[in-house]
This record gives sequence, structure tokens and C-alpha cells, in this order.
Amino acid sequence: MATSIPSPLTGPYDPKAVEPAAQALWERERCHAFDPASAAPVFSVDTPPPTVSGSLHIGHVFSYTQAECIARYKRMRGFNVFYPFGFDGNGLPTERLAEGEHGVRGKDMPRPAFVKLCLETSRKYEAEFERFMRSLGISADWSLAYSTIDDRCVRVSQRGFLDLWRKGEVYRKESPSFWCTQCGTALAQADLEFKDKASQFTTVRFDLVGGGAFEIATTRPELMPACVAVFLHPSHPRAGELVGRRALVPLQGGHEVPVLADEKVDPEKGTGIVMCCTFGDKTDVEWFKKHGLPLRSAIARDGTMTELAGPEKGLHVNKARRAFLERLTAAGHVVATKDIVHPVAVHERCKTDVQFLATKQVYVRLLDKKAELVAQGEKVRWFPEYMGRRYRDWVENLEWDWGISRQRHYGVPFPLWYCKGCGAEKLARDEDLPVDPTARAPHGACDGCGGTDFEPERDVMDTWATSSETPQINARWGEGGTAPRTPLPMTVRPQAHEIIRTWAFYTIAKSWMHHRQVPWADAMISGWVLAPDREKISKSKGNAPTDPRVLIDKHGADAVRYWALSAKLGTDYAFNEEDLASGRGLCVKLWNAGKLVLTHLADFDPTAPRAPERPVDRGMRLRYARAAAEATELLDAYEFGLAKKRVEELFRGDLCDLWLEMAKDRFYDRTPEGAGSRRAAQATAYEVFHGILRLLAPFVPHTAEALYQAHFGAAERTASVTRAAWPTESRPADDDPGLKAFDAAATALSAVRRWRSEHKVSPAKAIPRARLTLPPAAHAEFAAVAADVASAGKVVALEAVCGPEGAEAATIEVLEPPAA
RNA sequence: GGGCGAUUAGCUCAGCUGGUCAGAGCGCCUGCCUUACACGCAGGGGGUCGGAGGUUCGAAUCCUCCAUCGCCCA
Repeated sequence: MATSIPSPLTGPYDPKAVEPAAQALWERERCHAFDPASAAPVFSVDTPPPTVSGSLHIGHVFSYTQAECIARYKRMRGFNVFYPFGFDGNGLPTERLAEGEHGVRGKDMPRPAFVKLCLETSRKYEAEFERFMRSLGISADWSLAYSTIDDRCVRVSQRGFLDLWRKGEVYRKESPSFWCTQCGTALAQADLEFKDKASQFTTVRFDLVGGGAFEIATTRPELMPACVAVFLHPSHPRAGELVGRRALVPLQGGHEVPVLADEKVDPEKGTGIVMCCTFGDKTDVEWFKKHGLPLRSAIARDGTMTELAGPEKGLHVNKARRAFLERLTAAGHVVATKDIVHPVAVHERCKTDVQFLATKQVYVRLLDKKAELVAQGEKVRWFPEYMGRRYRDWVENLEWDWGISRQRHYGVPFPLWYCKGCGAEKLARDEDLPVDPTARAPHGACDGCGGTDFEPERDVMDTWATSSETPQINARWGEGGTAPRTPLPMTVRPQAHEIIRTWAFYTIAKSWMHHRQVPWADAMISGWVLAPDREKISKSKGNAPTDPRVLIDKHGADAVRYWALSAKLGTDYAFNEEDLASGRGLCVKLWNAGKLVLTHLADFDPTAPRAPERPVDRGMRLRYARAAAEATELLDAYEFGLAKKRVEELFRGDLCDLWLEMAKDRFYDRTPEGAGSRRAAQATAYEVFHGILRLLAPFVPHTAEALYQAHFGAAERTASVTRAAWPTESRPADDDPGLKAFDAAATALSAVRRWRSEHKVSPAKAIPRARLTLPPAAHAEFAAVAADVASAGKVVALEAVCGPEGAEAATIEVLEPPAA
């Protein structure tokens, strides 16, 4: 069947016609399919599953295109590319989306109904994402797609949990943990973000039992009902006098707490004496454990004050703070107040202040394996390299095990029940996965007491508990069946830098615990797209660039891709829509050059005996070979931006500006005497243009495909440029005579062009006679290219003399100017 | 306070294993409708490569300090 893909021979460049046709061709030919039967080495991409609750934005285009470019390159290099796509429809973000879209509250609905609603909402957005990614030319194998909430992913996620449980890496514990009062759930360290907030540093007088007083300073007076001790540094001037005595917590009805000494108190801060509440901060948690202090919970799970707070009971923390401060002031306990700005831990999703609450949660042990996890990070090749340090810093600074239980409705359930008789945990069997313990009973009786009455675990897992299993999902770890799968470790993880501490970290940690190996060999870390003012893009600021779907519609997918591929890894870029013009420019140029080349290849038979080539032909071929070799090295190092630049220089600078101009007359020469020269030009054009199309295919695949189809597909018996072999030319020696001749031609031609421009003479008018003065190096080669330069420069009689040693540019003397 | 990154033409950015590296795109100026391309071609102007020291025959490129911005972590 003839393809309907447009050709430059039939009309101008129109991305709206080219791009869908190219995408349809790839589809039809299954160009991006992973081949489970192939013996070729696998190149696998652990693609980031975008969260379906987020809007499609330019950042997606940026990072996905960069990874995709590498996949296309590897495919052409002969790798069996395993390139799945996933969607993250898991957890809290999806709950919020579904709630917002349908005007419901998950907690007011039966769980199954709410889960169904979440699923439907996810599907809708997944379809939209997939459509968009296809329109960008993302060459994923869509038959490998997954969603983090589908049965297969839930199975792998639960299997991962069971594996960690059996390995003793999971524990349940009642313990102070991070808590979001807005979302009503426990959080992990990685879910926190620090924001600078205005606050008041209040100095408060505490009276001592038996007389005397001292002062403490705090930003959280409302926690005073939870005060369980007062600390000062052992070297504090009043340590000898105060330590061991008991203090009266203000306005707490005579509640007494001990005064204790601890090295952790910062003598420089405030009064050098602090109160310890359960819990205000991390130090409180440490002291609580270290000094065996009692637990007094002043804040409830919903962020309101408990009965301990007396008159403030039921007030939300922030209101309670103001109210309590007023009472403190009225009672004469406030000594001083200072306005300060300090970093406050907030929930990264909703920006609510995070509290410490003592709750029972499920944890994965991380703190006991920091050294191993650092070592695993060192086994991964990070691109750019310094991103590995971001990983290491995070691991080394870990202070909490990973709390993976979330008090939410929607997410992957724990495959876990508790025996009502003896309280023992009961795990699901692997063959019963995926399992919702709230919907069914476990298999068999309690292993401890033989009881058959079970309470299901109602919490769900942190979404990262599933996301961190994407290599296992792709490898179909523990799954039977014959579906295509990739070996572990995978080849590359592409992702952005802000989720090194979450996605990359958890994935490395899980892989270590499950398999004692790294999840992937390489990590390519992309930067961010910033708003034009270099500000971080955020919905609240309303500074998001145009919807990428609109950008593709206006500029074409290849132009948008070109922009994304001009970047380098790890670096953030300000987005300016005008920058999309350069990609469009390249595609137009490629299209038009294709028109010229293909027109003159119509009668070319690549299998016919070669005619003797001219030095500029050889020079062109060698410049092509050199650029191809360099681009290959660059792409192997994930330097797509530099590789693209290199190929474009070859195409625009060498092929279009120089060689095609020099070869044009030969193409048009249909005389018998010119036949050999014409055939040589055709052979060069075929080789170089065919090569350039392949070199550009990872960057502007649609345009490259259209041009490939217009001639080379049939000639090379290859269905698509995406399946064509990557040029593997070896790099020529720098002093190859062909390269030197080409350099000489370039030097000479630029002198002619400069003269025309300076004298305002149209390139259409021939110069009857001119003499070039060339640098010695160019002069030495000039004879070999004189005719080509004369042809491109339209100089009828062109002679050259040797200039002085050291000159770099050529000069020209026009002995007989063109007639006016 | 610690770590990392950035600071190069009007704008967005390359170059940074030291010596044709002072570049690209856009914008600007001057020509040119030349039979692939006016979504173009040719030519040109424009930067003491954040600042100060240092290493070196030689530094945008290495070292030190400083300044500003950003990210991560306290």
C-alpha cells in the first residue's frame, strides 16, 4: 500500500500533514515494538509514569522528548528497545482530582464506589496523555503501557511489600510520625518541604515549684499543654541551680515538669532554655525517647486542639496559638515577643504545616542501610554526574525510616490482616494478589492462635511504594505469563532532578532490598522548564507557558521536540515561545534541501558503477563521516543537545551552504560530457543526505521520515527511518586531503560571497573574471576545487594566487565586474 | 549555616578534559525574489565570558576568595 505521507516533491512543508502521516506509518509498521524473540541487546527505559492528576505541561514535553530521543537513537543502533509508558493514577492526587471533578468527598462515600470513581477519572486522563504523547512522536511501545493502579501493578506492589515483610524490612509501630492535618494522613520524610514563614518568637516565664522562675523562648506556645519537660544545656549558667527542680507550666492548672539538661540545647538560641512538648519538632521526639518522657497529645489528627488545651480545645492549631498567647499575655507570663521568619515543614502536596503525631504506622527500614544505599548510588552512572551527589546527600541526611502507610481511601491496599484473637499479622498469599483485605478474608486460619476472625488493614500504601517498583513492573517480577518483559537492571532511568530524593531514591532502595542490585545502569536527570522570567512554573502564579497541545498545533511536534532537544541534562531553561522558531526553520530547510536532492536523484541508480568523485565530493563525505562519528559519541553520553547541534552544522553549514551550491551546476548538466560528474554528485548526495536524514531522525523524526519515505525507504528496502541503521562511519583523519580541499573551497567561496555582498551584486549575475588571494594552506589545495568554487560563486574565470604566510581569510580582486 | 548548580552578545543559551572558543538561535543592520528554500540566501554590527587574586608561556575554560540568583538540606 502506498503511503500517504507528503513529499517535498509534491508540496511545501506542512507539519500538520506530515506528522500524523508519519505517526500512522510507525503505528502500521509497529516500528517501536519491543521484540521478545530478538537476540539483539536490550536497551530499556524506565519511563516516568506521569501523574494523571497533573495537567499536561511543557515540562512533560521537555523531559519525555529527551529520553525518547535516546530511545530512537538506540533503536537505530540495533538495540532491542524496551520502551514502555506508564501512568500514575495512584493515591492522594487522584483522590483529590476525582473529588474535584465530581464534587464528592471520598470519606463520605463507600470505598468501592469511590475507588471506581477514581479509576474512571484516571482512565480519562490517561487517554488524554497517551494521545498527546503520540502527537509528540514519543516512540514508546504502547502495548507495554501500564497504570500504577491496574491489577498487574497492584500485584507487583503488594508482592514487593510481602517480600520486604518476609525479609524483616517492614515493621509496625506506634511512634511519633509526620502528619498532615489537612490530608488526614501520616507522611514520610520525603513528602516534606520547607517553607519560610513569618512567626513570633515569644519569651515566656515559667515559675519553679518552690519559688523562682526562668524564661524559655518558643514559636509554638499553643503546645504548652503538651509540655513534658524543660531543657537547658549542661553548661548553661543556671544549669546547676535549675537542673533537677520542677517547673510549673503556665496556665496548665499546676502541671509540673522536670527541668533537665541535654547537650542538644542550643545555648545561643533564645534564652538557652527550651520546653519539650510531645511533639513540636524532631528534637522533642528525640528527647521523648532518650529521657523516657510521658506522652501528652495536644493536637488531634484533624489539627484541632485536644481536651488538654482547656479553653482552646477544638480550635485549630493556628487559632489556638493566638488565643493561648492572649491568655498568656493577660496572665503576665509573656516577657517578650519578636517577629521572625523561619523554615516550617509543610506537606509537599498541600503546603499544610506538618505536625508530629504519635500514631501507629507501617515503616520500611532505611536507616540501618544508609551505607549500602550510598554504595548503590555510586554504582549508577548519573548524567550529569553531579546529580549523583544529590542522591548521596539525601541518603546521608535521612533521619527517619520510610513511613509507607497512609490513612487514605484510594491506593494500593496492604495485603494484610490482623487476627482478632491474638493480634498476629496475617499476610496474603502470592497467588491471591492483588488483594483488598477489606473486601475478603485471608486464606486459612491465624498462624498464631488458629483463629479465623480477622481485622483488615485499612490503610493504603504511600504511592511511592508502588512507583518505586516500576523496574519490577516492567520486568513483570514474579508474574507468570508470556507477556514481553525486560531484564533487570534496566538500562536507563530518565527523570527530573526534584524527585531524586523520592522516585530515584525509593527505587534504588527497593531494588537493593528485593534483589541486592541497582534498578538501572544509568540515570539521566533532566532539568526544569522555567517561566520566561526564570521563575519556577506554578499554577498559583499563573505563569505557565502555553499548553503544549497548542504549541504543537501552532509550531509542529518536530519544532517543539527540537526545542526540548536543544537542552543539556540537569539544566533548567526559561521558556520562550519564540525559541520554537528555530526547529521549524530546520524542518523547512530539510524539506527544501530534500526537494533539490530528491529531484536530482530521480534517475540515480545507487547500484550502478560509481563515477570518479571530485575532491569536494570526497570532502563532503568525510565531513559527513566526521560529524556522524561525533554525534554518535555524544549520544552515547546522553548529550543529545550537542549531538543535534553537530548534525545541524553538518546539514546547514556543509551540505546546504557549501556542497549543494557547488554541486548544483553538475546536477543540472545533462550533457554527455557532464554525465560522469553528475553521477558522482548524485552518489555523494545520496550518501550524505541519506545519512543526514538518519542522523536527524531522533530529533525531528516526522520530517526525517517524510523525506526518507520520499526516496530512501524504497531504495533501501526499509519500512521506516526509525528502523534504519544508524550511520556508523569511522572518523576520518583530520589531515585527509579531501577535508583540506573542502576547507580550501569554503575559504575561497566565502571571499567571493563577501565581495558580492559588499558590492551589492546579486548572486544571479556572473562575474566574468576575478583573482583570489588565498592563505597558503588553501592555495595549495585550490586547483582541486577551483571549478567547484567558480561554479558556486558564478565566476567565469577564476584564478588564485598565494597570499602571505599567516593570513587566514581569502581576499578577492574582481578583474572584470559584471555588467550593470 | 552546609552542599550543589548558575552568572558568556539586547533575549534564550552552547562552549568550560586550558592554546583557530569568543559561538548558536532569535532580535538588529546592509544587500539579494540566485531555477531547494523570502518560514529564505549572502554579508555585517554586537560581549574586557559576574568581580578580585592565583597557577601557567597561555584561562571563559584550573585553584582561592567575594558578590548575585536558584535548587537541595539543616
